Amino acid sequence: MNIGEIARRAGVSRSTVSYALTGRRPVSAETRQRIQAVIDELGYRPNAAARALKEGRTRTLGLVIPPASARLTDMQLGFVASVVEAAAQADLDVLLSPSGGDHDRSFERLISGNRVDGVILMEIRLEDERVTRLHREGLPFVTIGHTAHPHGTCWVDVDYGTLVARCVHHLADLGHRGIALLNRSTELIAAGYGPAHRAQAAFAEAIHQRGLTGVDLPCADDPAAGEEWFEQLRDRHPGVTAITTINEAALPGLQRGIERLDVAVPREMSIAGVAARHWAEGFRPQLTAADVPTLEMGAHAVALLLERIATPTAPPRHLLLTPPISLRDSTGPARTT
Amino acid sequence: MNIGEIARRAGVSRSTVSYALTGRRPVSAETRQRIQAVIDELGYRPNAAARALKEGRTRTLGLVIPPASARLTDMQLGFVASVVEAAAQADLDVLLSPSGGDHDRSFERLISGNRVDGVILMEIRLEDERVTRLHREGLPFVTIGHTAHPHGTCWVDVDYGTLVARCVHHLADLGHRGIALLNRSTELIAAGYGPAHRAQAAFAEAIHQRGLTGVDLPCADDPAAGEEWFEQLRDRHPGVTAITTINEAALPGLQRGIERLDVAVPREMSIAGVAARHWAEGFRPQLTAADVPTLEMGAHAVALLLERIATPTAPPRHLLLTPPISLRDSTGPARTT
DNA sequence: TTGTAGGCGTTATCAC
DNA sequence: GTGATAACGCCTACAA
Repeated sequence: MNIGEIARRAGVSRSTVSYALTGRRPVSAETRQRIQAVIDELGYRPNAAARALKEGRTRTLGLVIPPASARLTDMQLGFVASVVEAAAQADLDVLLSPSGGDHDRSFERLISGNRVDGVILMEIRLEDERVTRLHREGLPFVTIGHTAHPHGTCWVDVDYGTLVARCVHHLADLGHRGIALLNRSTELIAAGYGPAHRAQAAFAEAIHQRGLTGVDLPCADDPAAGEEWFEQLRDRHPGVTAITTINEAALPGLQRGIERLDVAVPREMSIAGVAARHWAEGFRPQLTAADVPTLEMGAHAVALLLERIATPTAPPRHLLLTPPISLRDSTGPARTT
Repeated sequence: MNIGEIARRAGVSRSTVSYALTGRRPVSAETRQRIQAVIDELGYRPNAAARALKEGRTRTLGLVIPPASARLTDMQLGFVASVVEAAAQADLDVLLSPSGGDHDRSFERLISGNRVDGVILMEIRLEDERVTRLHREGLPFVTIGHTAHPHGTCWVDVDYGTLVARCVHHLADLGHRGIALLNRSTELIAAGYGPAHRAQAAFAEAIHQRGLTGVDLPCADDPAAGEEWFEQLRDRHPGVTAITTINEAALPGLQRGIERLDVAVPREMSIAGVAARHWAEGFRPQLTAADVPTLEMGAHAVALLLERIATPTAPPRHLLLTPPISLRDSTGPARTT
C-alpha cells in the first residue's frame, strides 16, 4: 500500500494525498474527507524509509546500552525506560545498541548508516572512544554521565562527588569517625568509570576535611559481592561505624551481610548513599539516600538531544543534578562507647 | 557521503561500488581495492533508509515491551537483553515500543509504517488485541508467551502449568499437606495474563490429585507486596507448610517476611517455584526452582522470527520449554508435629 | 484548490 | 568486468 494507490482510489494526485496528510497546504474539505476515507479503509501509513530518505531524518533516536552480558542495574533500567518513554511522547522511536567498545558492529551500524537522528549514550567512561567517534561522525548526541572533558559535549549527570561528600558530612555530624565507601567494582574503576572516580575523590576530600578515617573499598555490582564486602569490612576495619554507598546493585547483599552478622542499623552501623528511590525504600531499615531521579534524567536527556538535533551549532548544555538526600531510617548517632 | 561520491572518487560507476560492497556480482580485484580504499578513507556506509526503500526490508526487528510505567521484572529484562543480543548477532537492529494496549501510537508506528521486518511481543494476554492487529497487518511476529488460541501463531513460552504441578508434587512427596500458590497480581490475572491462569489451573489440578489443601493467593509484583503476602498467609492459613511461587518480583519481600517472622526455611516452611536463576540463587536459602532460561528464550524468539520472515507461509512453530527444577536448599520434609 | 515532475541514495536490470 | 538507468515511496517546488 502506497500513496499512489490511495491517490488513485480517491481520484486525486499523489501530492494532494501527501498534503492532506501533512496539512502543509490547504486541501478542500471534501477531497480531504474522501482521501481520509480511503486511508481509513485501507489502513495506510506512509512508508518510514521513503519518508526518511526524502526528509533526511529518521524520527528515530539511538540508545546505546551496556552489552547484554553485563546485567543492567535498576538505575540503568530506569534510564532506558525513561528515555523510551520520553521519546515515545515526542513520537520518536528508539533503536537499541548493546555495545561496550568503539568497534562494535551494532554501534557502527547505528551511527554511520544514518539510521538515527541522534544518540543517547549510557555508562560513559572518563575517556570514552564512543564519544570521540560520535564527534567525528558529526552526529548529535547526549550522554548520561560525563567524560573527563565535559565542556565539549551535552550531558546529564548526577553529582556523585557532592552527594558522597554530603553523606560523609552527614555521618560526621552524627559523630562517626570511621567511614567506609562502598564503591563500584574494581574493573569499572580501572576502566575509568566517572562516578566511581568522582566519588572516590570527593570521599577522600571530605574525610580529610573532617579529620576522619576513611576506608575506600570497591565491590562488584552484585548481591553476593555486597555480602562479602560487608564481612570483610567488619573483619578488617572494626573501627568503621558508618558506610557511604554508591553501589546500588550490592545493596541486597549488604542487607544480607548485616542480617547474617546481626548488626543493628543504625545503632551499630549507619548507612547513607546514592540509590534509586525504589531501592532505598526496599532496604531494611529504609535507606537514607540521595534518590537518583532516573525518570527525570531520561526525559532531560531526550530534551537536550532534540535541542541539539534542531540546532547542532548551539553551545552544548549540561545538567548536573544534585538530588536532595532523603533522611530515612538507616543513619543515627555513633555509639559513644 | 553517498555512493555516488565514492564512485566519483574511485573513478567507477555507482553500480560497481554497490556490487563491490554486496559482492552480488564479480568485481576485479584491482577496482575493488581502489573502491575499498576510498570507502575506508571517507568512512562511508550505505544509507539505511535508501537501502530499506529499495530492498523492501529494514533489517530491523520491533520489540514490544511493557509500558515504562510498569517496572520491568528481572525476567522481562532478561528477555529484552537476550533478544537484543541475538538480533545484534544477526546484524539486525531492534526498535523498542513500550506499549500495553492496541491503540498505542508507538505500537502503531512500529507495525504500520514498514519500520520493521518483524515483531517480538512480550507479556502476552490470553486474549491479546495486539496479536489480532499484527495478524491483520500481515507482519511476521513471534510472541514470548502464548494466547488462548495458540495454534495460529509462533511463540516461545515456559510451561508454567507443568512446572507448578511439578512443584506441588515435589512438595507433596515431601509430606506437605497444605500448600500455597504465590501467584502474580490480581490485575494481571483479571487482564487475562496467561502464565497466572495456567499456573492457577495446574495448581488446583495437582492439589486435587494429591488430595491436599491448596491456597491460591495473588500478590502484586513488588517486594512490599511479597512481605505482606507472607504475613497474611501465616496469619490466615497456619496449616500451610509449603509455598509454590511464580512471582519473581515478590521474592525479596517474601524473604524479608520470612526473616521478620523468624520462620526457618525449609524446616518450618518449604518453598519451590519458578524464577530466573539469578533470583533463585540470590534467595536465602537458595531457592529450589525451575530456572527460566531467558537467554535461550530470547535467542529462540529471534530465530523463529527470522524463519517466519524468510517463509511467512510456513506453518507457525512453537517452543514450550519445561526447564528442570533445580533442587537447592529451600525445600525439605514437612515437620511431623 | 489541485496536478506535474524531480530527486532523496540504493539496488538491479539491461546493455556493452 | 563495467556503466547507464529505472525503479522503491515520499515530499515539495513549480505550474496551472
